Amino acid sequence: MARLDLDRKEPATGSKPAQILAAARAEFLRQGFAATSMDAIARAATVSKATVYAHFGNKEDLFAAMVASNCRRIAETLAEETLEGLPVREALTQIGRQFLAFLLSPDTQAIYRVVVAETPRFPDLGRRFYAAGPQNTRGRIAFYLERIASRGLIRIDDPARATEMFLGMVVGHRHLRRVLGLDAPAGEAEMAEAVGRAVDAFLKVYPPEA
Amino acid sequence: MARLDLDRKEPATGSKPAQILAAARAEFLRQGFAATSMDAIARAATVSKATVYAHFGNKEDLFAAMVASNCRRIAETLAEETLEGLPVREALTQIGRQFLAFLLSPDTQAIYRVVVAETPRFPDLGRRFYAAGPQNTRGRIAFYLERIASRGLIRIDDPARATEMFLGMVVGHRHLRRVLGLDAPAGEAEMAEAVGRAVDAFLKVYPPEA
DNA sequence: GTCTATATGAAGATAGAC
DNA sequence: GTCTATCTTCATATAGAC
Repeated sequence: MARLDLDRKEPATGSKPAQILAAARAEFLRQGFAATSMDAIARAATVSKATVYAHFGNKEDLFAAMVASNCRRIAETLAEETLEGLPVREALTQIGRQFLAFLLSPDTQAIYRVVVAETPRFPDLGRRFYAAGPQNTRGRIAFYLERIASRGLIRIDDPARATEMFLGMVVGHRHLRRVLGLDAPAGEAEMAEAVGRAVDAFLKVYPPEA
Repeated sequence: MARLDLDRKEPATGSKPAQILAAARAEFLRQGFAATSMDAIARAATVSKATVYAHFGNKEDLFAAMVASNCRRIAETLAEETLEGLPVREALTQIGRQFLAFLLSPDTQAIYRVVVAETPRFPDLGRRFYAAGPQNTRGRIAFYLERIASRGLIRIDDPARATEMFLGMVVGHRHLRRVLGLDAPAGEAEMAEAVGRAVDAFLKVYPPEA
């Protein structure tokens, strides 16, 4: 039960289902699954509890629908970027900044928190989230690295592993600190500096061709 | 409320409090905070619910006591290693393997999961956990890097940042995949290979002195 | 489809005997 | 300190009218 239906259409904006989904999103991300009551969701959606049940069956299905809706958002957010024209160093810097900003944003953090907490109970959840979010992103970055490698701009034997290493260097322990509530939301300047260091290091490990 | 009392003594093994703590640990780590009932804990500890309340007051305090007990364990686990005699490459490899094995172990994963989920409700939890676990480990590694740098074996300007970068390269996305339930428990051979790559990369970024 | 009102059950916490 | 039995609250889910 409660598989994630990623293909289901997004309800029309303004409709009752959309209201309910938005309210569910807000409540689940703020409180987690167990601590969120259907009463609270109905109240936040300015709808009766019976209406919530009419549309989404039960609490688990509503939760799954909310996460699926979120995964669709994530997939849409990652639009194709125009990295082709940029020098390699600039392109990597841009990738690193976008990735880090996305990863550390309050929304991403909240979703991550809930998915991590509920994965044991919703076995599908982790897999689907990974596929729609991180795997998608990593695939795009690996594809970019593959292109510049094949154009002879840089020496990269295994683009997937290179991507992993690059992102590992960019993120460091920032994600952990953020998720444990140790760091303030953003830190624009500090983020730029961290990305700069990671790019420098990456270009030492995978040197550009002369 | 429910601050973490790390200084409280560990109850004598075999005593009722110890039984309760062990049962609470098992249940909370398996189910999370909200989904675990005091009934279940009492049953698992083969004790009445009233006894649980007599010793730990309420559910939140019991949870805090369980996490505190776990943090003490973690701190004890990280014994001083004898890295001094080893060549730098060997020492880094050993550090990387120990760290990765620890990070990906089922116990660590379970604790991480619960702490991440409950940090918004227990503001102290994330900070204390970070201090007792990750920060402790990172501090030790940074200290090692500082020592070999001061002995002229390697060029490292900022040991803390170097540690962060090293661990970032070692971990990559393994932790994320594991926490989302995508990878099997261990993978001894694959882990060794990942560490090997990270050490190679690290020694390109921070070259050993000739 | 949407509401109000309610059944049902679970879980946190306690009273009172031993 | 430890137990059995119970109180109380609250959340999931549904019945039935409109």
